[in-house]
Amino acid sequence: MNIELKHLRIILAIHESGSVQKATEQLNMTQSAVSHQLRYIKDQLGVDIFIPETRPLKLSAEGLELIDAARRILPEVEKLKSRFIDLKSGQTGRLFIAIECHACFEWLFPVLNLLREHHSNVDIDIKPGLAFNAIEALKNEEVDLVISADPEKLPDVRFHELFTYAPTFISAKDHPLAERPYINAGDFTDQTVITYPVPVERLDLFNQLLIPQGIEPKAIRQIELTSVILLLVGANKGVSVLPDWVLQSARDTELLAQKKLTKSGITRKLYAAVRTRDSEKLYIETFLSLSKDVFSRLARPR
Amino acid sequence: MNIELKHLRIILAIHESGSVQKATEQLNMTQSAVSHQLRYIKDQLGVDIFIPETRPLKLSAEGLELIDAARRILPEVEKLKSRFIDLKSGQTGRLFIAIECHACFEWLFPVLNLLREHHSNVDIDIKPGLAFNAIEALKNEEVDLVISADPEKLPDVRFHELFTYAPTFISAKDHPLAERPYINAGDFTDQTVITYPVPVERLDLFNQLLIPQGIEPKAIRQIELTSVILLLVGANKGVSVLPDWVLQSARDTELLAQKKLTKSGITRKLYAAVRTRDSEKLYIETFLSLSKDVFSRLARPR
DNA sequence: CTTTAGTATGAATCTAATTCATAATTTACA
DNA sequence: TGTAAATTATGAATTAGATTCATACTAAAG
Repeated sequence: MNIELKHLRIILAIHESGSVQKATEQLNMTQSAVSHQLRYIKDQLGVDIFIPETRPLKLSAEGLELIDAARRILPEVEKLKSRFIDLKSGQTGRLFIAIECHACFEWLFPVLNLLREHHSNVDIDIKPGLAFNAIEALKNEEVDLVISADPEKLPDVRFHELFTYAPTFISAKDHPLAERPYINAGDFTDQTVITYPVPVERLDLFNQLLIPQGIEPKAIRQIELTSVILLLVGANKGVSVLPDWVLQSARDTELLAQKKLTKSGITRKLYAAVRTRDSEKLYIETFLSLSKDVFSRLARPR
Repeated sequence: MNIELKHLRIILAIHESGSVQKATEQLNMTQSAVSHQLRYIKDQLGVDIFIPETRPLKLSAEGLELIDAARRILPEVEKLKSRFIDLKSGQTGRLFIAIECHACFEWLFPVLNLLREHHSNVDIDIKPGLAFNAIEALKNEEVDLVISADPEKLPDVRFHELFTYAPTFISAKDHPLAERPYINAGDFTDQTVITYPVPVERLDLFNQLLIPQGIEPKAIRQIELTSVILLLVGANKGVSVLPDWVLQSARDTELLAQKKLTKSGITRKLYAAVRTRDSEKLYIETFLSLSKDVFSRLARPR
């Protein structure tokens, strides 16, 4: 016995319109097609749905049961369909974010708070612990967006540029290097560097400057919180390199010396990587524009 | 967007079995057919249901929603299908009965009580007021069974013979006609006949004897209840003709004279008319055999 | 009793689903 | 890693299913 939604729709349309004839337009079928389907349905179910040789067609006792079922089942399916329309357009959905860049928490939290206001139907969260294979996690749909500074050319993933920043050297104001106009790789050989607790190759200082030049600092000290790093640097326990946007607040600028890296300065770009097929989703687009807004306020405060 | 139950079944089978391969046997489809359908479903919904390039296939966030929906919808449909299997086989259903023969209440009630015991899932009822167009009502599905003494050759209706009975003359024991060996049509010309309150052409006495011979009785008195008819006949307020099975109880036979109609006696047959397509239904068959049982106990009591 | 509107049916046509053969991927295991 | 085994994807051909067209049939209305 094969019964499909199509059949329920046909029976319901006939019943509600009162005749095959009238149901045809609602169903976008010819009278003949409906009639053939009707016979098929009857054969499948093994009972007459409509009482034969009556006009207007009247439902049999069995037909009434079918109508009841159709009225229970079809709305469920319609709900499912509109759910998928929403999912596809990005009215609703899931936005799990992985960040490769540790300092990004600074601007990401405000972005997500704003995003939640715009899209209350979207399930928004940051997934920690995926930093080193974040793009894999993106492909696997463990996460839906990755904040990354290393764009790759991938067929299924699109990297949206968010903004440019400068990894910036900081030290205490009375630190010897605080006198320099800029800092070179070699200057780190006798320094204790304070970093986030991630593999060094993920840090701008190392992958952009020290590793290419084969230089290692005297010591590395790993600290989780940005504010604690700033505190330690201020107390001359070491130096650090942080994105410029972290160093905007008045309090920090008073206590610390900021220097560009290399004579020309190093700049990097941050990207939001999403699966190509998610690119046009509404909440993804909102995320991108909110990120730029929030960043520009962070970078050029007041 | 076109989505059918078939598609939900495919997705569910793949998810529950863990792979397209394993789902194929459960679905009775080749791997290729499943794969093609999978692509169709994806195109229809506009989103990936399974995460591409993963094995075993893993559901995407959207896919999970689809599974949820399938688990809500498909059981409903299965319920509907088994409901129709029951309806078709006669495990369940509706048995509305029209009776053309008024006296039939006498044996019909016990039959229906027994039938209810056997088929508690069948909606059993007697529909009054349809006596004169009962076969029409049967075709229209207003009723599902008609007790009739007048079989017709109809394509959609089958008449099942129930039993034979004799319309029998009764009078008080001291009535002049009580001496006769049998009663003829002419004997009614000066009699008051007590009948059920139905058109006379529906009564055996009239349609079998009086109308063919163009004879009318002196008077007709219409009474609803069989017991009241017997009472009045016993009190010599008139004579009557009733089926023999009504006249079996000891009390009646003591007070009344029973005579056959015409020298050879008149016999009639009762039929249960049902729509041909209902003939093989279980509760119809049970009805037929119970009717014969009950009647034979009525006709040859103790 | 004829007309009319609605429904059923058969054959032809068109569309969708399935198969077969084979390519492309992925995973497991050496 | 690389290779074999298993799984999935794809294209073209085939098959099955659905729809149309033309027309016959039937019930209801006038």
